[in-house]
Amino acid sequence: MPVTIRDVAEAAGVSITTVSRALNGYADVSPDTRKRILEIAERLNYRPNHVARSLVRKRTQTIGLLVSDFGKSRTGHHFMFDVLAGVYERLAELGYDVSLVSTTTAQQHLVSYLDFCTERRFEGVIVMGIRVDDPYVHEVVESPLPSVVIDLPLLSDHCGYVMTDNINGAKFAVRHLFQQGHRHIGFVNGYAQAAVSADRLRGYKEGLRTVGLPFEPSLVYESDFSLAGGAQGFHELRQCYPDVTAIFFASDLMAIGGMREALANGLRVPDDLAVVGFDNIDLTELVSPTLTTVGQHRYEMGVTAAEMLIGMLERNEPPQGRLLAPELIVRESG
Amino acid sequence: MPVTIRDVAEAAGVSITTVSRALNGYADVSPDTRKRILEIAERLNYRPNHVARSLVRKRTQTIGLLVSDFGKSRTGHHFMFDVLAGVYERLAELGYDVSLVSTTTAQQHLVSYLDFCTERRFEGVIVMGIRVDDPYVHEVVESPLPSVVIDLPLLSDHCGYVMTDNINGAKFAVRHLFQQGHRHIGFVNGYAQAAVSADRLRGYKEGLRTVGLPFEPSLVYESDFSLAGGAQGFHELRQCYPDVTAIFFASDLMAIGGMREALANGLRVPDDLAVVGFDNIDLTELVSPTLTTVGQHRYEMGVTAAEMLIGMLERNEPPQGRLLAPELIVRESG
DNA sequence: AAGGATATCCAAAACGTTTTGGAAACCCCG
DNA sequence: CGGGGTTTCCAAAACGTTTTGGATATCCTT
Repeated sequence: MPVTIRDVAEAAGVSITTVSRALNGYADVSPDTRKRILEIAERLNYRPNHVARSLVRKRTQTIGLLVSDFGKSRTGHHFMFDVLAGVYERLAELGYDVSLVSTTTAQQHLVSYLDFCTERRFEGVIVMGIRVDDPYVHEVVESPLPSVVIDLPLLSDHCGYVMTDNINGAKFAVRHLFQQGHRHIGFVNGYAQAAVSADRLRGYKEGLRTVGLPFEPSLVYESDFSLAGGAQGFHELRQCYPDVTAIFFASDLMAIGGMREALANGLRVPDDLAVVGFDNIDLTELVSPTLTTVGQHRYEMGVTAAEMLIGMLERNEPPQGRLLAPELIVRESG
Repeated sequence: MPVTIRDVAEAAGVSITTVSRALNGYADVSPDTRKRILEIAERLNYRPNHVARSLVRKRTQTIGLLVSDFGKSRTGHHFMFDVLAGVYERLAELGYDVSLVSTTTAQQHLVSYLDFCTERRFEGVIVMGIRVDDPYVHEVVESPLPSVVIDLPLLSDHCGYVMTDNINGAKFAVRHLFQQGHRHIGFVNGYAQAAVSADRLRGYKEGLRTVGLPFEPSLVYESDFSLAGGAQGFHELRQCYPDVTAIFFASDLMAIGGMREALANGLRVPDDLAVVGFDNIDLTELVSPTLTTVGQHRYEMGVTAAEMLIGMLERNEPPQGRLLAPELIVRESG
């Protein structure tokens, strides 16, 4: 039904070769024939078939965007959406299409994610929302399909990653609290399975060392990134270590949970307890007091991942592990 | 480089026809040859080329997900992400791939969104985040490419839509506030360009009529969906109409803005001023007091849109305008 | 005028599948 | 044993492009 290159060729009285070359801007077609062909193509409303082109060129110019679990992932909406936007926009600029893939889908089709991508001839994959203990991790790392993982330090011959420099982020937070005069700084971490947790703990420790404070194990509580977990973290820390005057939470949600609990217990924030979070979610500006936090550049992460992947594909650049600088955003809470 | 059906055929000593038919479960291949072919395909790790298949079948099994403006859309993250998840998951279940398209991309490629989709031979499109005054609207409605629009009542031969029943949502809110004893109920609407605004205003009016309250124009303020806009709405309404004891906001963000302003001015919520929002964003449970709101079933919207589109494609069902029932979620604020 | 370069065009192969229209081979039945 | 049916297979066409390897015509140059 749709008009093909053959239709254009016949209407113009030339071969399809010539039409193809005219349309693609090759040199060996005379100015008038080119003009005539362009006009006719326009008049017939000809649109080249991307599928046929992909087949013969052996290039789909499509990359897969693998999201670990679309339906499930309630938390991290903001994070994912921004990264996704960054990935998409940059890839589009670079002339690539992006197709969505979810691990759940691949599973229900009884085909590995890699096979899924292979069948569609994706040229590369960007992976997000995956966790350290995810069985897909192996597949991603070992697969010959070029990939870039977001927020997980996976590096191999065909797999790079980009994530926020969580160590420095945590250090920023600690240093800031120290500069505000705090000498007993607690830390409520997320769950250990998250790749970022180890880094943030390490940054916390290094931050203390940098400013000359001792590391006190009882000042660290391992929680779960949730609102309730933050509240609980606050309580545990206050109980084990009543002198604490500042708490650094490994997520904004926990920080808000902790802060609310502190306020409910009659503490003033930041006067009695300073609070710093991590992520810079929208919510940080809407709570009261507004939340000081360590911001991640989410859109940038997506852009960076896209650029790294295309670099690997088009310029054969080696995959890297790229750390994006976090940003301390000082607001009212500490 | 990758192994083709020809490789499998040669290894099995049969024609490619037979391999194709064996792999696709046709009847006219003997049990042993089929078994042998499957084994060999497995051993060679053969993956059928989706592109070639699409070309010959003239079916890409791919639908485009058109998001009006990826980079820009800061507001509506939650909304978009949930809808997107619903669309994706359902389409995946139904055996379709989904490819992302942004209006900005199409523009920068100097090709209309329709041409973009045509070149890629998308079988249909789901459109979201588009506004009434968007120039793309015409293209979408008039295009022969089957489409389903989310949150905009666009109906034509090839274009259906699905949105929340905003009229009833607003009516629910008004009725609820009336039942709580309020007799002077204000309304802060979003900007007029949003398709939902007219409906919510209409629902507000109908709600008043239903419970027997008079419509008072000075009790309506047109704002912009933002936090600050909500605060301003609160002020305007209080000023023009001091008796107001309840305000219904056309978005949660505005409701929270208004509520904060009310609290800051010494009012108690809900005692002095009851507040109801719209959307049921995550934030509603985190503010204090928690926000009563009209919830939209975002994931469901995506699922419904996906199903309608596939119905149009596969069963030739006519496009419809489908309204999803909203849900009143009563919390502390009113 | 011959020879070479250049400009313009095209036929055919290729990409990796599916599908169409048989062709063999075998079986069963009268 | 002949004829119809069934089973199992395959060659070739088709899908809509790009690209390769010329072919023809035109234009210079000497």
